[in-house]
Amino acid sequence: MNFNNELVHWYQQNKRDLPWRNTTDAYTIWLSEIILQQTRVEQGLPYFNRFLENYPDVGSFAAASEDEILKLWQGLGYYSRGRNMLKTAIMVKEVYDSKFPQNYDQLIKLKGIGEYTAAAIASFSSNEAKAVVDGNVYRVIARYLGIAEPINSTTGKKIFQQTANDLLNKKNPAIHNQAMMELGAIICKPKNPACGICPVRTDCYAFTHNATNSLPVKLNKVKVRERYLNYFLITDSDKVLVNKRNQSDIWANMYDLPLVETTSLMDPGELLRLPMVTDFFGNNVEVTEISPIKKHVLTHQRLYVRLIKIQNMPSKLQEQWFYTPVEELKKLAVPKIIFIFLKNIFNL
DNA sequence: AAAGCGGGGGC
DNA sequence: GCCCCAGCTTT
Repeated sequence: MNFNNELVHWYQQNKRDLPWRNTTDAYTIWLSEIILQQTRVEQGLPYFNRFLENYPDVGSFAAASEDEILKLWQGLGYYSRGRNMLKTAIMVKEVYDSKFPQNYDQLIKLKGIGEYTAAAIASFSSNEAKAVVDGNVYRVIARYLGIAEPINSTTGKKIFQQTANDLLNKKNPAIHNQAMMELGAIICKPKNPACGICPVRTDCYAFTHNATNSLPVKLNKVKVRERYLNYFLITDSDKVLVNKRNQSDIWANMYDLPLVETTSLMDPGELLRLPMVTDFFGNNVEVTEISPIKKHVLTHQRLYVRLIKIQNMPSKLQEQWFYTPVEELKKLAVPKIIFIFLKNIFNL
């Protein structure tokens, strides 16, 4: 038997039962694919169910506000996915009369849909012969064929995409694509791959050359930036002073609190004398409570976050600041680390 | 071509 | 602590 037959046979015997595999509806598949970008199935699954429940079709999605989408997305990360989905839903409603496109060339033009996602939606919804290349597929191909080209170089990406196209079973692209990814997820795992039960091990380069640990090759050294986020908790009777974040940083368009950022750890006394702080709150800041510093790790940043409760009211509000009742605070999309703080304070 | 963008889980 | 996860967009 050849690679394709072994692969698909294995898949049909061993696949997980995942909800987005029981449909050919392009909208539903789109929902699942965007949610699963850089996200584990177990983490994305509850979000998929919630989104499908709240927005059963692309028309209802297009009618939502960005605040609503971000709130539902809260905790999942990479929030531009949610913002781009709204743009795409509106586009589909207006340009395609709320019928979600099924072909690659139309899909690739939509916001938040790149090569992988376009190939996934096209093949799963209409069996179009486009090969998906995600993290799983990179791993399977690199190991099976012994390709040492870095998977994140420009030439590497081209080589792997071309190889995936060549390998694709044109008679049944949907199942083939699913099977490639499932093999990567269940058998050909990054660490401790289950080669002993792999259906294609006898022809696998990495298995026969004992090279699973060194494939695939990836050159990526992310440099991590350290940031110190000093948040100020300011209340006015039952209201809290909230900040809407801008476009150009993490957590774009989401909500947090008035913030003074420093590039190093400062003791509170020093912090409160910074011009930035005195400009906001005056020279005599009355502190009633300082939280311990919480460390929050992102892919490219290490955040050290604390909350300083003060009695002062700002002399003038920044444009992006506003007071909101605690009850309304619940409805705002808040980054995970901020949500933890707020939850403890207000029992959200 | 490189940088930026979350949060979680495995080891 | 490091790596990876059904990647894409912006610079």
